[in-house]
Amino acid sequence: MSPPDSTGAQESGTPSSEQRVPLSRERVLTTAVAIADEHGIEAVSMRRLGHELGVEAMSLYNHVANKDALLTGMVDVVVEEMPPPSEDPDWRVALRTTMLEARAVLMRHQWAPRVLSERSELTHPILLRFDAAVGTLLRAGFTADQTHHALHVLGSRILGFTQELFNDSEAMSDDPDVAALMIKQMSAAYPNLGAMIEVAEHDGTSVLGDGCDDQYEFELALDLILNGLERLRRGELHVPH
Amino acid sequence: MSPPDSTGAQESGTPSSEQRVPLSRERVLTTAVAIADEHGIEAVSMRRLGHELGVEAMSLYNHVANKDALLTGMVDVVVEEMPPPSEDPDWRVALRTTMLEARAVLMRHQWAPRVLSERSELTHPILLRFDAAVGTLLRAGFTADQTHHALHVLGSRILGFTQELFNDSEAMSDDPDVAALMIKQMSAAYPNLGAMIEVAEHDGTSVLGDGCDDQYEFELALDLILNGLERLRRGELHVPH
DNA sequence: GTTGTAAGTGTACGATGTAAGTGTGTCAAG
DNA sequence: CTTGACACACTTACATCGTACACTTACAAC
Repeated sequence: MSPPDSTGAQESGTPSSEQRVPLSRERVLTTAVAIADEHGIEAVSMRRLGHELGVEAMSLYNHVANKDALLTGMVDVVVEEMPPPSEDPDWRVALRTTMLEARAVLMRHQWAPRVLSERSELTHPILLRFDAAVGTLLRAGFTADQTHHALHVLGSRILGFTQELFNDSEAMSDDPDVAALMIKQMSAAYPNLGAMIEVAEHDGTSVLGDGCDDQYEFELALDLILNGLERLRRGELHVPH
Repeated sequence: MSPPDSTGAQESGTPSSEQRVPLSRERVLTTAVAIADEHGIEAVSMRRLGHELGVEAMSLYNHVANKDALLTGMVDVVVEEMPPPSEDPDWRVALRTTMLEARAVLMRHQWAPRVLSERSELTHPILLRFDAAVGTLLRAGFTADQTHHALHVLGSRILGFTQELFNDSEAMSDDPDVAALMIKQMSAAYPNLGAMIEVAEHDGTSVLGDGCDDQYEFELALDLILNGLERLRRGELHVPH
């Protein structure tokens, strides 16, 4: 009936030929990523994505098998945004910089870690990065077995993230009085946590909310693990039991 | 119209008084856990849960605010199933056994880690376990700051899990010929991963699928981290940069 | 009795993913 | 130019989900 009016993203000059920008898998994926970046992953529905592209929801299925494929495709877009793995001769430096660079990319797509860890499909771009990490370890003298263990210890850090157990920490109020009260209540119910937080608050290095420097924590944990792996490689790792 | 027939879980002898087992928050949560254990978390819908309890879906809302509250309640049920944290004088032993015991419980509720890491509400039973871990660390001589770092490094291990990045690994075929072919293809595309897997397969310590001993990996990673924390406590942790 | 409250029911709505069928535009072969 | 085919967008329709809202029922207190 009505001609396909204002498709939003384009404004071709010729209204009759109405040269619409054709859909494509890439265009679908990148605008899906854009929606997720701006409005969160739960805002990515087939209908909304279609609307954003000036198209009906069902048209998307010509370029993406289903919603699951859409999500894994979105993750791939993000992973391929990461710089190629470092080839620094020092294996620790190589892994460290690779993971920090990956992390920097994930900071721009905060939904990605969640989606990634929910489905964990071993797509090509992901396997490429694992392969690079394994190569770094093997070249550094890790045995195949040790390398395998290293993958487990590093876990999701290989792709640049650790999903924090309490992420959206608007827990601590901005109002210092309210904050003080919260700490007091916390200390009553959980004395040890309370003690830890009190000291941290006193030092200005808040434990809760934005006061917690996630970047520093990521790096510290990474270094601790890399050091541990070095000791594993040297056969120095002795365990309690 | 029809009398509330066979409510499944009960068989009261008196059909007229029909003394139905009353719903309760606890009954709702535990049967929700049972459904998730048996049929996966995605099988837990309000309608199905109601059906399982011999009740309409909407009745559940008298005992649970909404589905989100249901899920966090389910997690709490699981967490409270865990034995109380160890009080071993050796802080490493204490944390180790606590986390391994927590892990043992999670093995019975494989959906729990996913749900837990998706919402990460700091409920009372969860905070209790964090408080215990913090107490162990502080008593062991960690500063408040170091304790805070330790929480980040340990991450979800404190509650007994690390979400594996590739969990449902039916990746490797049972057929040895098919497996060999897969390894060959893998090696072509990802030489380093291929090399690692070939050696592991040769040793019988398969890297893929059930051949990978998750329990051992969990313990090794845990020990590596606990050792690293001990060095952090002693001020021995020196980092590359 | 009356009345208040807690708990279960029934219906309905909006949102979701997607199966299935219907155009329709582009382009190569005749 | 016509024609056929094929890729791609549209339309309709359905099942399933969480849950708002209005209602009935059971029972205890007065």
